[in-house]
Amino acid sequence: MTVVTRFAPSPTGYLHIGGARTALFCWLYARHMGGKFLLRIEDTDRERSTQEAVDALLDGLGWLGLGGDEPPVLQSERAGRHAEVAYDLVKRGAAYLCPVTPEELQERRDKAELLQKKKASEGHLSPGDASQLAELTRPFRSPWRDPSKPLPPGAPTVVRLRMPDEGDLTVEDHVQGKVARKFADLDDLVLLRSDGTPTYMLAVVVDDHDMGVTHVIRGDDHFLNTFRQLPIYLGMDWPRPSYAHVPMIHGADGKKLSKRHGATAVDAYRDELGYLPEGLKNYLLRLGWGHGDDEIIPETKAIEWFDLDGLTKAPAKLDFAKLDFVNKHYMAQADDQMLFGLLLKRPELQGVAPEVMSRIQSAIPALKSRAANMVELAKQVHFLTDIRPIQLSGKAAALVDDEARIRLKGIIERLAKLGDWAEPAIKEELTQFCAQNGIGMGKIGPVLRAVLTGGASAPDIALVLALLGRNEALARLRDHSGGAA
RNA sequence: GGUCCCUUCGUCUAUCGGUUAGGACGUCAGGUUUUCAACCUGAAAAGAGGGGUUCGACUCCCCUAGGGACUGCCA
Repeated sequence: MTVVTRFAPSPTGYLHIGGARTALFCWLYARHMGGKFLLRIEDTDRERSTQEAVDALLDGLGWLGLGGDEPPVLQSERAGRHAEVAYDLVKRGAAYLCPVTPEELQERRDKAELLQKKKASEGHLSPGDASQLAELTRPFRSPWRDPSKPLPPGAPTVVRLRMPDEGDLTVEDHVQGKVARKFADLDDLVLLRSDGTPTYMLAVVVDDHDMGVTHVIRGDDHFLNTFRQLPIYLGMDWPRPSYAHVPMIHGADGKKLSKRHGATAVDAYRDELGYLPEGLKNYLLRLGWGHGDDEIIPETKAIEWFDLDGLTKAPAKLDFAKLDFVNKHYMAQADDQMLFGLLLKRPELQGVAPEVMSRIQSAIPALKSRAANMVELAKQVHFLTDIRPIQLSGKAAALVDDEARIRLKGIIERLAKLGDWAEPAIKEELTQFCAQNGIGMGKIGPVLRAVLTGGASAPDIALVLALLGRNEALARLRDHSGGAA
């Protein structure tokens, strides 16, 4: 049997980081099993679904390399099929037509809430109220589930699922384990609204079935929904998929991840925070899934190793320090041209002169391995965009001394010609130079590197100083010199 | 309120009845180094609490506490 997984987000404006992880798991599992990964946009809520929202979703997925193996299915376009199944369910006796209005239901809920508040404030309830509360909070059963009860003529009706009267349902979830629930605890939920459109519960099941989905991997906020959806499979006599409900991602305080914890949208990780897709994916993979002691897991290994049983049951918290660590590996390995392309798009670097940008380009190989993300890289590279001459202090100031500068420039120029800083004569000279100027020999390293990676183009003493500026002395001085540096 | 789920170092995790409870990030202390980065060594750091079951529990059961999800003609 070919494994078919799917990622089915509702278009709310952006791809949520938790959704991205779910999509990653689905994608990996499909790849691992040699199956298919499909996409479905759950846009049955027309109010919230816009084309922009759909595009944002697809854009985020595309960036992560998690495209579907087939064009995405738009749930809204399948409304006819959903209705067809709903009525089929009615015909089979697994569902029924019901004229109870949302207002009546809301009234019921309000009344229950009122009694609950009363109970909370007074500590107890009169026997009458207590039994009414019990009645009100019992799972909803419409009077019209009795087929002999005539429908009021002309009244709009919904199609309601008929929960079996007794018995229970057991789900063998790959993550949650074996969990049972009684039918009696579940509402007779609406499948088809009075306007003929499907609800989420119906649509997912029908679409999953029609798309041939074999493994439903989704957030565990849907876990209880499984028990609402399974009766539909039962009613239609369809084979049930197997399930894996992965825990949600929480913020650092253990609460549900929200805006105040930092970024929730994947495009923020890309644009504002400057992470690489490979880095984010690797990090997300390790969040809620483990493979022994492995931390840096390239995609090929991830596909080879990923399995549903390795998933954790407990929710995980986002840790940006570790994300940085993981992303750094991928930064160091990244293609220079690609990084330069990303750099060109950074808001920090807009309006920089082309000649400066080309200098930046040549410095990338020297800088990329020390940046955890694009924001850091842009920041480091920012020294190259500063207005010269640079004001220095402390050790670095020694380099500004005219004599020293000229001498270093001479060394660098010879070095650029030789192309090898291991040249004993040069090394000797540098050692001397550093000793005389009270700079650590090591501080010359990046200078040389920059010169060499910059090719044979005329070494710019300012570039050198700027790179030296990476060191604390210059960093400090940047603050003191009021940005002139 | 009801139903269901979760709880190992600060964080991500390993352990699947017997381990000095392991690794990684972060932190701290050293080392190496042509600064930084990388790398190496070391240190501090955990089984929520209480009961059981067992020769033996982080592992199994129960209770408590804390957290989460669901409880819509939202998805």
